[in-house]
Amino acid sequence: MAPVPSTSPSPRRDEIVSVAGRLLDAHGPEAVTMRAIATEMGIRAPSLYKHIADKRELEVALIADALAAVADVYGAAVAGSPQPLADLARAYRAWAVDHPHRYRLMTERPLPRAELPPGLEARAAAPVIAACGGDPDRARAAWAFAHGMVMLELADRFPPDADLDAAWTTGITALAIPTHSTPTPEVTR
Amino acid sequence: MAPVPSTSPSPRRDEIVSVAGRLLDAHGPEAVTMRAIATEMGIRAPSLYKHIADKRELEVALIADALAAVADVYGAAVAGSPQPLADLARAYRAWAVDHPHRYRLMTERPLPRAELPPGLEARAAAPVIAACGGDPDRARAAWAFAHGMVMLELADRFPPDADLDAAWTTGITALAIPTHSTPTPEVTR
DNA sequence: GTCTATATTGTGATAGAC
DNA sequence: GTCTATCACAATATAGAC
Repeated sequence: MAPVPSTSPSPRRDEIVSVAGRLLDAHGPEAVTMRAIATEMGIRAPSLYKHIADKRELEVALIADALAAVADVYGAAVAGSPQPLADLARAYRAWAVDHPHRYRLMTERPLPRAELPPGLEARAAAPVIAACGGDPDRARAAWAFAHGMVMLELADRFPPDADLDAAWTTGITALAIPTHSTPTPEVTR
Repeated sequence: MAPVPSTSPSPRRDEIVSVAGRLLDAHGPEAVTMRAIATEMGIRAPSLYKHIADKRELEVALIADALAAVADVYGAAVAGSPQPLADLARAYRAWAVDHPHRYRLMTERPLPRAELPPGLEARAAAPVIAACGGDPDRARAAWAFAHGMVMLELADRFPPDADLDAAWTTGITALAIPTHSTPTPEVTR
């Protein structure tokens, strides 16, 4: 019985994934071709297939890498913070703007859950849930807000004069857990 | 001086755009090829270029159509509603889920503003701003929340057991303008 | 306004020699 | 583990005849 997922690790395979990741970050998904990866490594494209089954396996590896990276970033952002949601939002936006192509790869399509290391998705989600006081519905709403802000910013869909910092603050303030110093207001009831 | 944007209308051009729209809705963007459009019309691909300059012009037309459609849908949703943001959210989600490929086409890339009918973008945005009491920052936050919810749902990125209705309600309740019956609480200050 | 023929470019992937 | 040679596709778009 194999350990974690199906693919066996190898230094050359890791190099392929890492080169693909650099190409993705630098020039976007259309630049990540088997030819380009091989050229970057100083070999020919067909040689890649001795180390990796196909392009899909490569994408799964890139998604897993990205998920692990953001899990660390999000975790560090909320750790010991007195305003975890606001700090998480800042970290979330910063990572996405820094790695737009990786962020899209990770969020635009269904997760290949069966091929990811067990627990990885939960590890990335945990800081969001924690920042929302353990309420999963609020956590999903906050995630959606952040995802929407990031995607619209990356797609350059906001009007040129929009104050994105203000929109972030408005959204995060509204979605944050009400503090105990002010009583929770009942809305329309 | 030409009227609105550059492209002159013609029945055949309209037919091309409409066929392309049907292909997009039915089978996604990769199905919208010049060959497929032509085949659907019973002609050959090169003939299309007698009526439309290139594929980009086709995409701009599809984006304009989609924007006009949602402007009407959003406007109808808020008209006379006592809870405009909640009703708008329902309409927003329903249209996106009904037209996932068109929704993505319209939101995933920068708007070709120079080639769109003047005022169209503002017409689509107006109901959102109205539902947020005229506050543009709140409107952008609400838009981002809805966009994030929709995109994550379309991408099948929420965990299988997630209660999306509950997340929508949580987000919209938090983002709605506080009613005058309960005083606005000051958060952390 | 439509056709045929074709240019051009690009992709992932396999066979089989070394 | 790398190579050369090549397959099998599919895309947008143009030239020029009719």
